[in-house]
Amino acid sequence: MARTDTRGRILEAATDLFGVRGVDAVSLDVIAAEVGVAKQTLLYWFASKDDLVQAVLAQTAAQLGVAIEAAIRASGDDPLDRIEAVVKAVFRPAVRRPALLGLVREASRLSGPAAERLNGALRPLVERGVRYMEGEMDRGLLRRADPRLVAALCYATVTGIATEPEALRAVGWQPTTSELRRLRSELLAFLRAALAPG
Amino acid sequence: MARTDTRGRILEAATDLFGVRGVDAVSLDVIAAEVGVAKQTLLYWFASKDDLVQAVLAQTAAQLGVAIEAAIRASGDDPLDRIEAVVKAVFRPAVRRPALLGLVREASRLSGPAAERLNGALRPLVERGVRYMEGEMDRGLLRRADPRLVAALCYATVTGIATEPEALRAVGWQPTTSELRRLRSELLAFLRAALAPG
DNA sequence: GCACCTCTCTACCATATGGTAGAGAGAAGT
DNA sequence: ACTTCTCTCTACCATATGGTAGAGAGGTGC
Repeated sequence: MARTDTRGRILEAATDLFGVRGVDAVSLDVIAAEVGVAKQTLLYWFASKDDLVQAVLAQTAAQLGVAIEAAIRASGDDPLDRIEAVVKAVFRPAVRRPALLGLVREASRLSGPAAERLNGALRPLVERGVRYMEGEMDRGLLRRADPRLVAALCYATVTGIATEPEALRAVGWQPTTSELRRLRSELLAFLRAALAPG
Repeated sequence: MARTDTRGRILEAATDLFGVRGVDAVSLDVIAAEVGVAKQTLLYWFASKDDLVQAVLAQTAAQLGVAIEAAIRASGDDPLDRIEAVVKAVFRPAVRRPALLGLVREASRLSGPAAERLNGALRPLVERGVRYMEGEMDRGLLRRADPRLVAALCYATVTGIATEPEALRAVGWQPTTSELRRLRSELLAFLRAALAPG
């Protein structure tokens, strides 16, 4: 890219701002000010705001996808372990960078090609997880349940909660990082209890 | 209020639009067009857009609060039954009117007094539920877990999923009403499995 | 030196938005 | 009949936003 990687810095700032405040609520001027360049520099690197949104979503989807794939490959055979590995893989970047999964939630609200790109990137991962869980349920290694519900549950929990401390104020709680970590293990225990066979 | 209840119609339309598209993405003009009045009629009934947002959130919080309280009073003594009753109570309006809980999610992202009002109204309900679950866990009638996690899980699931068919596209699924109903019973079974003692 | 390419800037535009000013219609009270 | 109050309207404004036009700075190849 560039010498000073302006494009990269714009992407980083936009990811944080979009994820935390929402795409609609963040103007190009705000992003430009955050990066420390003129607005037109943004429009040099990205043809339009929509273009920037697409790029941010694409990058986010790719990062999450890589993390999930790696977690799956590194995990053992036990389905509960594997599910745990995936949840952890999504939790880690979410805790370090709250905006990342806030974007996923944003994408589910947005319409048009930008959202399609993110969802299009994540959907195969989900589909794969669903088929995997179905198989393990058939083999009796997981309690029978709707795999999509499990996926949706993980998605909703991690996205809406672990991701975004703001959302937790709705239940009267402003968690610290260590509390988030505890929340993660609680969630995993919860999932294990719900999915353990027999 | 008025003869033709213009104020009420504005509130209804704003609730739907805010909940589905998000507060930022809906302009006063759009709401006015939806109701069939001039924008200034909105500003006659509500001093500002922020005022309208506050009114919508306050009404939504009140409705959900009433539904939850009623469900608690009507339920039996078994903690699992009671939790199920509350989830159903929140699910029912959510399915009939997807925007209602979309607003809750919106509120968690908004800042300022408007969001405070909604969250302020919902927080006591959540706190009460948390204390209740703690008590039942102490008595051994619920598996020990972080009650806030359970609350957050229900919140996230119902809010982010049952509420908004859009969000489900993220996991590649566009549910019908009957599928939502099935999803609800799946969620309840999941909760029971996770919370049943021993 | 000179053309060229990359990158960032200042200046400007069209549009949409939240909000104001004020007038007019119609019912109600006197 | 006259005022008053409620309610809705047309016309307008200030601001912010996404986006365009075009120039200038600084390096690179010839």
